[in-house]
Amino acid sequence: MWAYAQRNAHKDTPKKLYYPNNPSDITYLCSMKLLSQYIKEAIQKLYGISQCPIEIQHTRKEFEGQYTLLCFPLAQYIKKSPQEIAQEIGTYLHQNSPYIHKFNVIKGFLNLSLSDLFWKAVVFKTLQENENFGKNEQGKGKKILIEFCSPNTNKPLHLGHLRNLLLGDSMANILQYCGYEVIRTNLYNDRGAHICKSMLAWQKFGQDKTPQTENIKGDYFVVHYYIMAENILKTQTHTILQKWENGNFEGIPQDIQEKYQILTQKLHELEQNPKKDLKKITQIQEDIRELAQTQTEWFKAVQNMLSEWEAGNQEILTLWKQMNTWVYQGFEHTYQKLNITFDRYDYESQTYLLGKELVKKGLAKGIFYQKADNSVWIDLTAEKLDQKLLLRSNGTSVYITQDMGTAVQRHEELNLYQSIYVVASEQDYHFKVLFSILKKLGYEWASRLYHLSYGMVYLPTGRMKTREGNVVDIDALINEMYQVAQKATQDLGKTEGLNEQELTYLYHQLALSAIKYYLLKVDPQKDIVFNPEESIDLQGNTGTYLQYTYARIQGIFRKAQEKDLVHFYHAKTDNYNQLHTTERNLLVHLYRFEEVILQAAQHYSPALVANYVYELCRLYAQFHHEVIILHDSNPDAIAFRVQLNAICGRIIHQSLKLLGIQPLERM
RNA sequence: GCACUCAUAGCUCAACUGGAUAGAGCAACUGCCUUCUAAGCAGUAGGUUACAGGUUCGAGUCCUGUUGAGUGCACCA
Repeated sequence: MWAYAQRNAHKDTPKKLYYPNNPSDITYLCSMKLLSQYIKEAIQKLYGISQCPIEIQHTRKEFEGQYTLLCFPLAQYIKKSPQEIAQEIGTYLHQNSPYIHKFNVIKGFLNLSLSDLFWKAVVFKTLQENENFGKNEQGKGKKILIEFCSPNTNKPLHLGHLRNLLLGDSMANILQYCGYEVIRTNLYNDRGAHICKSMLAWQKFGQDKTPQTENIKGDYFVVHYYIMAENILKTQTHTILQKWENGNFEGIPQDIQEKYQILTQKLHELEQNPKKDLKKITQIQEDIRELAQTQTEWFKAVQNMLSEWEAGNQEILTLWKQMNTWVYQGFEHTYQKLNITFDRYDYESQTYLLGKELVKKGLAKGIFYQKADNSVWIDLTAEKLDQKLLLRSNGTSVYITQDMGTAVQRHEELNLYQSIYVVASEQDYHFKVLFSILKKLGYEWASRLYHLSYGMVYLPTGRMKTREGNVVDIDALINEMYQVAQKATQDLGKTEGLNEQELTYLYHQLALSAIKYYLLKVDPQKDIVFNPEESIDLQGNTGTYLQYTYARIQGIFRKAQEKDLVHFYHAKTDNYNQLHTTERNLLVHLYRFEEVILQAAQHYSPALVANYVYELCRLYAQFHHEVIILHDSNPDAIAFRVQLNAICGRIIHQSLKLLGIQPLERM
């Protein structure tokens, strides 16, 4: 099971617009919103219609042009066929703008080709001069808290956490790039029965041992005892079950016996049923096992320790702190390897009592209700959710109560604009309920809470379970990929000129890029089947390809610098006017960077950045293949290409950083 | 039983959120290294977008139903 989380309107005439005095005006021409302004004015001129929908999209690459106006929706406003309309608007724009030098009409699609003058004088210039192209200030003055990773402290981090960590880290980067002040927090689920299990096992078998004496990472050290505890529990449960099956209920309370009888009866019925509902049968079997488990010595000892912990038993608290510290040290090591950092850590042991006051408040307001046994509930059936317990009959809080408290506390203390929870999709329901409760309590920020839900990561053998040992943990995965990268590099004979330290860095970063890109390029919502042997490739659509492209770009850049081409030719790029197709394609795509960043932030999807940068690298590879950047009879061409090369490098660099990948200067 | 999510080439993923002839990579086959990194480029082949209806100028995308897979429905976290 995963670790749970705590888990402008323009008033100028069209003509003026096409000949802007201020260069910054022109840059907006590319923004489809502004292009739509011009088209609106064309329609106004041609047909005298001022209110109609303008739909523009990027032209698909199998057609000529860069922007496409969809004329189908216009047909009902202008009483003509979409083709006719496309033809007329195209002609008008062509005649009235030097930037639109060509157009073609296919069915109701008007494909506009902007002139090389536009791509050179406007786009290229913008990219060249604006070092921060792509950055925006959408989030200026707004503070966002993003909670991610959020593991239990009884076992090492595995693939599920990895996807979580990468999504959280990348999302935080993207939001920062959009001007938000981002606070990264990690909420440790540091209390509960699972921790007590490790503690008990250590007390019994490991008193004299520490991670240092055993020379292993702290989290591995602790999980060793956790598994030990689970095995004891399993054995004891098995013994009890056997007794029960033989009718021996010595020392078992009456109510447990009755429950057992009811369950076995149900199981019997299900097994007799010709339909054989396997899912239900396993469910009942699991219920029986859990029932037996509650009667084991070990389980009782765990429960006992848990209450001692809650009562503040010093000896236990000291041990608890010690165990957790070992785990944290292990985790930190893994974060470091991943190159991921947090701004703060929250601990469930410090938040689990929060939220009770809120429940009282809600009760007073009549938002919640109390049952006869004193437990407190909320009825969300009107929103197609169920009734949900908020406070137990003994007055203690449950998971959601503390999440309510934590949310309110954070927002009040930090004055947050928004909180984002990166938590697996199995908790979709929990967050729906949580957000709904907070809205009902009247917090204005509640409507901006966001659950960044992501699909599960499965192995080809199915779901990972720590208890069953079929887990791919992060450290092992990194090591494995490190070796793959090392072997590939050595086989290709690319180790020359690098010392051992540089090689270690190279292999490590290559391993990380492969892993990170592989997990981030997939839409967060979708499940991933992860095959350690086959899934991670070094060729094609991979992190390695991105690094390779970047390294080549930097190689050329260095060579250009050696030849002093960068500065020498800088002034001459203006003379280069006839663009190669691959050059134009690159400029078109480079210019979309800004838009992609906004989309990624809006949809909470680093995958959009990943797909963007892959496409950019592909276009660059074509460009690189078609022209020889540093050799041409026309020096102006070289000047331009050296600059274009540098711009590609910059945007790829930036994209990789947003994905949490460290770009490599050579490989 | 109820709720939510997913289903696209043999495999892993796209498709700018309703637009054109559904695109990439891997695997297979074929070409390209005496000028910048071949971890690359170009090409061939591969599809009734799970199935059936519906909405409209237009559906992989929206609605309904069917099938299949996953997840959730605890006084656990």
